[in-house]
Amino acid sequence: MKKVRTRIPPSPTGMFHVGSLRTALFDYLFAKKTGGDFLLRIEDTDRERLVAGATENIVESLYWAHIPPDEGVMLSDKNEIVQSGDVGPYIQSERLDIYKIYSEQLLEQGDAYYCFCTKERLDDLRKMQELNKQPTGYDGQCKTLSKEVVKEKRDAGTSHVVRLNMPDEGVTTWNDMVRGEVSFENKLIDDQVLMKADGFPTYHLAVIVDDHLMNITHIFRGEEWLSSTPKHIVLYHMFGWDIPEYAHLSLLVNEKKQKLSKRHGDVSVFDFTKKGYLPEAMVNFVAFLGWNPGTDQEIFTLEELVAAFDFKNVHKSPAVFNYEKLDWYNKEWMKKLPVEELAVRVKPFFVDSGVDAGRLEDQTFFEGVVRLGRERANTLQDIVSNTQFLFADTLEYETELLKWKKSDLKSAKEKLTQISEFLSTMSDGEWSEEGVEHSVLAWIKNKDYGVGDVLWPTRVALSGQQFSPGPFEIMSVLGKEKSLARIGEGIARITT
RNA sequence: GGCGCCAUCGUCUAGUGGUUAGGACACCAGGUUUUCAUCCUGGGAACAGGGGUUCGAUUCCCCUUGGCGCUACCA
Repeated sequence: MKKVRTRIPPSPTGMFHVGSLRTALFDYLFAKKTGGDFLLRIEDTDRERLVAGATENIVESLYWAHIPPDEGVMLSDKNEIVQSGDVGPYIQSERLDIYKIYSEQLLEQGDAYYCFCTKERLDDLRKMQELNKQPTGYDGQCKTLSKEVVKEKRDAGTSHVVRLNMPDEGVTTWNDMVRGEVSFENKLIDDQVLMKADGFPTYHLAVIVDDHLMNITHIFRGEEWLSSTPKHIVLYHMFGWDIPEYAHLSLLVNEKKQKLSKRHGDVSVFDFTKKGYLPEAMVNFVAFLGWNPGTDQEIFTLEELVAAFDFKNVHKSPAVFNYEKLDWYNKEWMKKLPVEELAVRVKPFFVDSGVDAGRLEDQTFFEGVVRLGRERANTLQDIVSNTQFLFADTLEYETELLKWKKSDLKSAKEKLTQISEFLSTMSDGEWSEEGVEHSVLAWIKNKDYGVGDVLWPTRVALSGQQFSPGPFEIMSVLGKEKSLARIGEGIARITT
């Protein structure tokens, strides 16, 4: 049995896509489950669409998700991009001479031919075909060029490409790991360009040469590649190479059921990291798009996913990328993480928010903030925004907010004054959430006050907000001095 | 236009030749709670349509319909 080797081959044309993340995850899970390798290869053959920084973004996204490659393009100890492995280079633009060899082999075998057609002719051809409702595709004009003419044109330096000489009969069939038997008639398949005029290969040539040379055993990719697969299989036959296993994963689509793309909102992994989604949640969510464990368990760690993953539970219909469910996963993961850990994750978001950095160093205070913030948050960013009041020097709110239901401000002032006096008698040692709660509740009972009559104005004075964590939680995080100061401010606001 | 893929609640999905078609998210109602959130309880919500095969199809087959993908010297 050959060692399993999977790969994710992104193109550095933009930020790493969530659809690619899912494919990479499946590659990773399958490789880990079978004791194989997972590689990252950068497919930068499209020189016009290259985006600076995209390769870095791809690599960082994979590491962020905790699914780093075992081989290929990786991050060094110093966080620099490096290539590691015996069958590199793993960046296609560094493999040009390799593709040339194989392109020439095909040419010699008669499995490929030079094409000198201009872009204009090809455009016109396609337009005519569309106009006449004919199937589009290359008409094979250059296929019949004599050796002499070809030599003449090449010697003259005429711009040219190399095209695949697709057999015009027969059927190409393969057994897809998720779709079962799929077949296409060869005569319907275009003579795809293999080498472009700029000397770079197209995806179709590069991908099969590299997958073969890098001993890739399993190819997982999006369903959009399904109709290209026969070309690839034909190429494998022409070279006489073993054909890898294919699994064409269902597409990730938007609410309109269209393929997720940059035009329709946030689709890069980076978009989600900067909003404050946890990698655990992202991976958990994305794993469940097109796969299920066959049980009712919903929350999975990466390790659990590796153990549970099986292609028999991967299904073929497209999956809508549902942001609400992602939020739920994120919330669950924020609850699941220890507070100390969550504090570490969320800290950069607080730093960016511009709060007093000194206060973030007070570990007890900061973890208290995080504990309160995560109760009402879907993302790390939400934790920051709903705990701003804990950092504020002065609270801004409508004085009317201090009024509890049908009660009045006069009552609020009275209760605040009394609770303030009561709280000042408490020692620092008693000042914990449970301690304050226990004492205050007993005091309220003893005074025979309505719980809401006291607690509502107290909470508002402490938070300045209509909705917030409870007063005891806030007091324990704020400490005695600050809490009393805020209650004092609340009292001072009421002048009636 | 051609070729291909897909089809269970709004969404992610489980499931079977005979089930009250299950779970989760979201939604609604009730309860707990000073508020919100959490938590608990309950509720509505699906087998696209038509033919077969069969004693019986949501399940197997065919067709239709619908959705999507590909149809570049992009991946």
